[in-house]
Amino acid sequence: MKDLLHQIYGTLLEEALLNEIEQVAMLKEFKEGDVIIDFGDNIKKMPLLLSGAIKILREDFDEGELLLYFIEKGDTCSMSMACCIGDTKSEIRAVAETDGQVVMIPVMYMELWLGKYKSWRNYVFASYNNRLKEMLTAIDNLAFMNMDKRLINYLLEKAKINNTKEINITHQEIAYDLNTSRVVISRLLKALEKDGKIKLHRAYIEILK
Amino acid sequence: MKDLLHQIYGTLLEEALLNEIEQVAMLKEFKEGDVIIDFGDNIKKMPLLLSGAIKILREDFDEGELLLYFIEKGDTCSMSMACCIGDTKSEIRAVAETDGQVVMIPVMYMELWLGKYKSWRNYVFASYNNRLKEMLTAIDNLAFMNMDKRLINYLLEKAKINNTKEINITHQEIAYDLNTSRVVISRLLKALEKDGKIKLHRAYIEILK
DNA sequence: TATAGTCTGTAACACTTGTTACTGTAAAAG
DNA sequence: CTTTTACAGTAACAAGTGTTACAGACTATA
Repeated sequence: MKDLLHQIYGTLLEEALLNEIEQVAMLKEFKEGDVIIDFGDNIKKMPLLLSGAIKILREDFDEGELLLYFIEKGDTCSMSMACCIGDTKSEIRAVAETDGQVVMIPVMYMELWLGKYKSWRNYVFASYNNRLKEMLTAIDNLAFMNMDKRLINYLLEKAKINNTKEINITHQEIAYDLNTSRVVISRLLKALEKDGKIKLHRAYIEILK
Repeated sequence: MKDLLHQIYGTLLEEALLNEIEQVAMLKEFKEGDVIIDFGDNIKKMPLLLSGAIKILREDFDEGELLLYFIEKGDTCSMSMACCIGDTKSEIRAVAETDGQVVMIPVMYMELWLGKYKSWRNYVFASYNNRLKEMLTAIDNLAFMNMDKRLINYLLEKAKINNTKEINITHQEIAYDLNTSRVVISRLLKALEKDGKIKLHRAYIEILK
């Protein structure tokens, strides 16, 4: 843990803080598909992502679901912080997009360090700001774009996060993330294929160009 | 300014901090319709709202616009903070919903106080969290609701903010805030009137029940 | 009062998205 | 190898929203 922590957070956080983190934090490994935080969970620890990627979903009261954004190494989940500090239940679900590792920091240290370490304050604020920006991007997608454009953005982001042009995913899974139906996704994907932008296979999609 | 500041922030912020605010902050009055922050503005001061209400809008790259949420007394604009800290341009537009007053705090103090005053940290975080929650609400509206439900929510919120059941607004103005067209709004309002939920007049809407 | 401008109502139509149903094919399980 | 299940393609239709056009009513102003 120590090596990875220094490697990823060494430039962001000061030495003394990193040492404290090592002492109080718990390392946790996760596998693709694991539900790391669920809707309604009580959050008592704050996660710092060391490796892998996590996707953050919003759930409708009766059944719908929507992908908000992805988190990568060096990020934290501000939503969790929000819940920690406000002592409220989680408003989101966090699902592992790939295998990876997080360190979990008890919330009491998180608050203590805000007064103690300037680098911690900067990191936490920067993280909040990133999340706010990503929420704005999500809103832009929903408010100003049609499903075809949202789908393209989704595929590109997915490709970026997984660092490949071949995305292993079914039409149904995409439909869940975009809160629409499988038929709609199939229809639009077909149109994208006709445009020569992608190539469709069973349970995976190839991004061309 | 001193009285109002103590009255509204007295329970949130410690005495010493309130005194500092008085010394460095600038009082600014605004009138309904004033553009307080515009898209692309460079933010160098952080606003604390003393009275009145402000609406926060997101703009599409070519022309659309969308109401994100309202801010009331005791709140601050976290988006501005985000921009202050990140030293980036404003991602949103802030328009006065009613007449009111803000105090503007230079960003350097804002950062200084984060290390110095616990109550300031708590306030700033609570504010961030409120904004994140409101962004989630905005996303819920966009992702999971049809225009008729969004319109109802809009009218209710508008009524609450202005503390009246008689909302002075044209259909066109509503259409701008919800990023749709006037005809769509007129159509849905008519349906709501037939349901006995509202009564329509020229340039104002009465919420029944 | 006459005139221009603003606000609303409505119709007709196009486009996007959602829904249901059915088919064929590939993969997995037996 | 056979059966079952999962995945994808497609059609036909419904519903929601966006667009254009026009008319009538109200308001402000000259």
